[in-house]
Amino acid sequence: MTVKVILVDDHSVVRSGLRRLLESHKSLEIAAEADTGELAYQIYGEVLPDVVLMDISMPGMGGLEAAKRILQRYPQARIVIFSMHEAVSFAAQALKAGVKGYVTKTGLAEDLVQAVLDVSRGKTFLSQDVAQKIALQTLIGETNPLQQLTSREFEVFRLLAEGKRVEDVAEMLKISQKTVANYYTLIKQKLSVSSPVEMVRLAMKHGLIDAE
Amino acid sequence: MTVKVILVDDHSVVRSGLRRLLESHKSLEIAAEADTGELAYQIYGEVLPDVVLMDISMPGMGGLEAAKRILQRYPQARIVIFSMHEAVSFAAQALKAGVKGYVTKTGLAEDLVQAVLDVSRGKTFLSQDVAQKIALQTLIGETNPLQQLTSREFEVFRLLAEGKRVEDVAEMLKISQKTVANYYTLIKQKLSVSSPVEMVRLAMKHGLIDAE
DNA sequence: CATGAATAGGGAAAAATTCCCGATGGTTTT
DNA sequence: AAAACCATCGGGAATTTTTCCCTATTCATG
Repeated sequence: MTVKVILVDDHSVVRSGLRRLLESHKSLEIAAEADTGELAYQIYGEVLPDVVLMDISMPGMGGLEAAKRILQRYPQARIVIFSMHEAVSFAAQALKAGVKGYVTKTGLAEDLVQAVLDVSRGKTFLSQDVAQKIALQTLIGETNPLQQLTSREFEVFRLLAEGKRVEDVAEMLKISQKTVANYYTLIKQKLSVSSPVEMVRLAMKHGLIDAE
Repeated sequence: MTVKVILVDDHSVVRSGLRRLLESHKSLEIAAEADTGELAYQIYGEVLPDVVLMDISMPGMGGLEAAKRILQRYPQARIVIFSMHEAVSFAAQALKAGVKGYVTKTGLAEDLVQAVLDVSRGKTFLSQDVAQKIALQTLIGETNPLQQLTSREFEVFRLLAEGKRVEDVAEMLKISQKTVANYYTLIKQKLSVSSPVEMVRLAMKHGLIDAE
């Protein structure tokens, strides 16, 4: 009984590497590849895989957006996101979206295989490093205010914290500047920061951005 | 031939410690202490010390401000600033103001004595850690854009980067919001950043603020 | 003493932010 | 299934911030 997997990443080199890695395990079969979220969504219906393994950051519709689309049409879909972000918030957003696995690229290669296997059996998989951070945060009783943000708010927040102007964000997200401005105000309220400066520092504290 | 020193720090405990440290060296004599920049300025005229050893961060007139006042009236004054900031920019500002020595608190205790002795003999003293950073920056050819800022601009920049609002800065510096706003625009130009976000990241990169 | 740099701020226009509100489309609850 | 909710999206208008341009004062320096 093999597990059918769809591989989604915009870099073909990465896809090859992943394919090799996963196929080294006999019960895994790469049924299809896709280089965009849009394509992944299309072929999902044709292939009906057991698991989708998808990069979080891709041009156009990102991994999370694509995951949400798929889950909307196929609520039972099992999706594993892999990501370069070790930040807790990204994992939180992904799981909130209904994704079943979150693996960081800095983790072990075996983790990826394990994640796909676990998820194919209905389990949930979370990378060791992220799990540890969350566990520690929880134990200390520290709350992550970023988790109050909705998916869209988080997206806007991240872009603004990266230094994008309201105008740019509006364009990237294809929504009006007005909407972004309104989100901005709302986000600042939710995070109880009063200036862009505090916002950046918060983002930095939670590992969303670096000082370079 | 002893060296007369004025000790300036707002914490009396720190003053005691410094006094003990410096007096362990027989050629140093603490002629007076002051807990504010204002007071330091006043007693400078009465005591006419060989060296002023002054903390950079004090309520009211900070160490740099006080140093500038003293140097204005007594251009031959020899002042050593000690500071918790290892950031290059602080040292740069201090030396630009005419201070003869800059010692970080993280350095060795002996450095402080050495600094006072060196400066008393007309030499200039710069803490090892800061000197090293500057040297490395210079060798790499990296320029520190913060050095383009004037003293006042730097002050405004630092406060804004810390998260203070324009209004707060105006109040703290006892100048109008209008002036701060104008400085703000000017600073962004000089540093060629276009948003508060970039400003914070620059400040963090240069160690003026931490991510907490 | 002229010159230039640093500091301080006014006035007016432009841009960003806030606040309030309405609309739509999913989900969840009852 | 209807009702209630929430996320998303944006318009309008008031307010605040930011920008740009100019002027004045002080001080150090050639």
